Amino acid sequence: MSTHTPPLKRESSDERKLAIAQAARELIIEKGFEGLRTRDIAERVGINIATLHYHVPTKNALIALVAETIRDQFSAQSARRPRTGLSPLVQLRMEFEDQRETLLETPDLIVLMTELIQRARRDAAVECVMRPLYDYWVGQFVEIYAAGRLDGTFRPDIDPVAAANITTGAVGDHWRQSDTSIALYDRIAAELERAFLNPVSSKD
Amino acid sequence: MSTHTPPLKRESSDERKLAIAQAARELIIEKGFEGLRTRDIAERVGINIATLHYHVPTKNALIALVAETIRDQFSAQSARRPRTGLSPLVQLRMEFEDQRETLLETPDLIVLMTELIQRARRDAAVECVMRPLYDYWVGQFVEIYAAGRLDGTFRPDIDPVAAANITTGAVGDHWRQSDTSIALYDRIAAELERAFLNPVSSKD
DNA sequence: TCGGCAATCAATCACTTGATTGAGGGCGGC
DNA sequence: GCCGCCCTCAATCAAGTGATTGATTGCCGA
Repeated sequence: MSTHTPPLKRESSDERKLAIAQAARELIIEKGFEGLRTRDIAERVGINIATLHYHVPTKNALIALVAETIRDQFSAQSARRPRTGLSPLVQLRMEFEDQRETLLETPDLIVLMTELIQRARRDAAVECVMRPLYDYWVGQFVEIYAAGRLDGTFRPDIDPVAAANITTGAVGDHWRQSDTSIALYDRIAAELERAFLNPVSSKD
Repeated sequence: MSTHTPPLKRESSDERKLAIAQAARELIIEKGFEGLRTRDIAERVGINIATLHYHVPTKNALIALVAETIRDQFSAQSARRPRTGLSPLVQLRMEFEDQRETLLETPDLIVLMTELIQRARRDAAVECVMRPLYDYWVGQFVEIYAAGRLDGTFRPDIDPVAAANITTGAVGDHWRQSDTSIALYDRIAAELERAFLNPVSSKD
């Protein structure tokens, strides 16, 4: 299946772990945590179950590993976009554009995120990884809305924390829907912008 | 704890199925679908595994049964509030008040809903039950916002479908958070109202 | 009162599943 | 060459895990 070079062996430990995490991610997307089996992961990687356990001691550790890869991926993604100094409205639109891109290019990533957030409710190790990630995401919007209220871009009566939660909630919930259409996403993003803009401002 | 008389037997089939569904709901809330075991359900009801299988043929049928009890519960809840003829803003506030009540009185119900919606992604039987339920919920808000745009309560440039998805998304996402505080909910509801109200109207 | 049916259970099946064990295989260093 | 370490696997374990079987029990109508 996976490895087309049967005699090839001795993959470095880091590469193996990465391959294991990747296979686990795919299987979580396909079957959810309910259907996640260590054997299936090993098979997809093309290794023995014992080999998998050599690299990742337990199933819980494996799930934590998956959570970490997600965090790293989002951290890297976040670091790639320095947008300090930009106006709040431009920042908001850039956030929406980023989400849109993710929705189009890696919709599976979002399914995976959802599964992990759900899992976090009962798995402290996953909670520790996902909670800061989610809080950071909401925090981004809090800052944007707070700055935009100050400079008159957004409504003077806006509640930045509530607005940020509405924004991430709406976007996140749209992801969860099975029919995630980009058209609806665009309408939601546009409506969010109208919802928070200052009606008496000329900044838009 | 329906029957406190151990030697008593012969419970009607309907009552048994209800008890089984109730036990399943509790266990899903406690452990999620990953940790749901038919034996645990039987034990909680106080019956043998074979008896459980007598009433509910398979585990999947059991999960579908749980989904149906949720639907019935929400249908009954929805039927109990006839609010035709009320103004859009009053209707919106009543929706928020209903959600608030659920959040305070039966937060577990919301956890269960979330699990089922997640499950629906991979279980057609659950999807068939949950999808109409969710669509109906969103539809309620679409109607409210559309009516409110017409009579000038809400912004003339509001997109009722997008606004409805934002509303249900924000509320639903707030449910998903583990720290579901009523204070944050109130702020979100208040901000949603400000977000969609017509700034030049005097209807508020 | 007694046949028949609905409901129940102890015991068991066939299979799954996370994890372990012990025996190597390959490769770098000396 | 060969020692030692990192990596791999076949085989196996022990605890589940959904489902079935066949017998049993209480209730109701004839």
